[in-house]
Amino acid sequence: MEPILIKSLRQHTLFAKMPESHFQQVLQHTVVRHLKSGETLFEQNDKAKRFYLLSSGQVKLFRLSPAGNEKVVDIIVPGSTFGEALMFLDYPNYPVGAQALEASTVISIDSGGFSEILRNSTETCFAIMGDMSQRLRGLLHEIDDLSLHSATCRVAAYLLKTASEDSNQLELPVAKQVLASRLSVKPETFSRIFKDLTRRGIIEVEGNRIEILDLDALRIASDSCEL
Amino acid sequence: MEPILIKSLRQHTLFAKMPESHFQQVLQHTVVRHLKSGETLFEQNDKAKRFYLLSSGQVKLFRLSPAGNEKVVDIIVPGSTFGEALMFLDYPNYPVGAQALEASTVISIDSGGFSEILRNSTETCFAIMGDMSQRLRGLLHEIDDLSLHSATCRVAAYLLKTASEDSNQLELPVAKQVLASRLSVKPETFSRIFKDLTRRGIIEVEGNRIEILDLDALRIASDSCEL
DNA sequence: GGCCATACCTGATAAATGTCAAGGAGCCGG
DNA sequence: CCGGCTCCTTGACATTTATCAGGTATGGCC
Repeated sequence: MEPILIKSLRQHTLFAKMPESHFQQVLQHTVVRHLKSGETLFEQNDKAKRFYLLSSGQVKLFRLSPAGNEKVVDIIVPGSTFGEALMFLDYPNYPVGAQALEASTVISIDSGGFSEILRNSTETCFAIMGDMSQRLRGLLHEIDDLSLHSATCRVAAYLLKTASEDSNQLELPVAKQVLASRLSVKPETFSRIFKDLTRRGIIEVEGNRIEILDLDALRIASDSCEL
Repeated sequence: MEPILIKSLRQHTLFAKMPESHFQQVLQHTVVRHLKSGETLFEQNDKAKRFYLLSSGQVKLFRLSPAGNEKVVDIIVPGSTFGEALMFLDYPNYPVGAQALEASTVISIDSGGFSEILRNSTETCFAIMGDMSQRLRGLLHEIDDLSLHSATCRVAAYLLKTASEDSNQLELPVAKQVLASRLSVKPETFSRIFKDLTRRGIIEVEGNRIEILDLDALRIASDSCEL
């Protein structure tokens, strides 16, 4: 495995505080996989024997309804792990499918092997438990996004969250339809919300590039949830 | 602490496989609390220094929107723990409020103390991690309930899930408005859904007692999700 | 019994969102 | 340059759900 990949693995919360000897063991259970854009990493309900760290690129996690429609649950960015929480279930199956949105590189770790290492390291157990706690909190937040906010609020909140760094400009990291699904909105509605925010002079859209013209108004829009 | 409460604690997944010596340590960090109906156990954003096992009664967990409205996130039944996942965050605050829906008894465990015990027991770490995995799966399921199903579907799914044991009759465990909030539906809409299911001859409602007349039709109603 | 509070139901109406159908913009390969 | 693709947008319409405003039933309490 290339040194740069090893380094990115080592830097992740789950592995950062590990003694070197344990980390070397982890590496023995690790392989690298390169994905083309659109390639499937695993499907929903596949047996979950491995978990992943996204090194570069972009991966979507999604659930399929019986009717075959999909809802994007998460968009993974480089440096994040996914699938590690399944390690502790008796007969784990992936509750989501994973597909690359662009050419991507993932580090794939054998759950069973990793689990063995955990047995000798409460240190790492605590890292995992901290990781899972945050994930739980994230999902809880997701749930009240879905139940407390209207579609407009969700979009506004997303823009605020994504723009937070450079304050008034941002670039959508994925195609609008993917984002729409992520926010549980139909593409048509998504498009209309953008149009409406533009009409009200709150944002300006040009392709995937968005400028926030009225930050306060956007904040108000994101707060005005019903329920 | 009364023996019967100790026993109920011992039986829970988190403690069942623990060596007796560790369990005795846990008991030293444990107190019992009795709640009246309507009494608050903790509020959203309170510092989370303890976690709980509900021994008897009924407790609701809920989130408040800025506007002050509440959404019931979960209804705790006896034998379940809640709040334990926060133990591993750096500055934990409860992400939900907890209030007794009827007179209840909870066993309250000090997170810090329990965490110390964990440091010497990978066994128990694995129990916790398994527990958290299941919770994650539950929340994920919750999310697609919210994003895949219409209100009618959610109600139908709830009835199916709740009735599963004795097949065609069930009693709602809580007031209809609480259930409505749990299912992210307004009370009025909830009432109308019941009325509609009754009109179609699928169920029969008499107060909190519900009889399922047409199981197949109910299944169809719960499956016919949009998106 | 009469009063009050609470939970629940109902009706009329409005708002938000999804659906269906179609059209435009950009991009790629020939 | 053209055809064919995919992504996005738009319009007209249907549906779902929330909102507001009452109305009914039940149970506790004086």
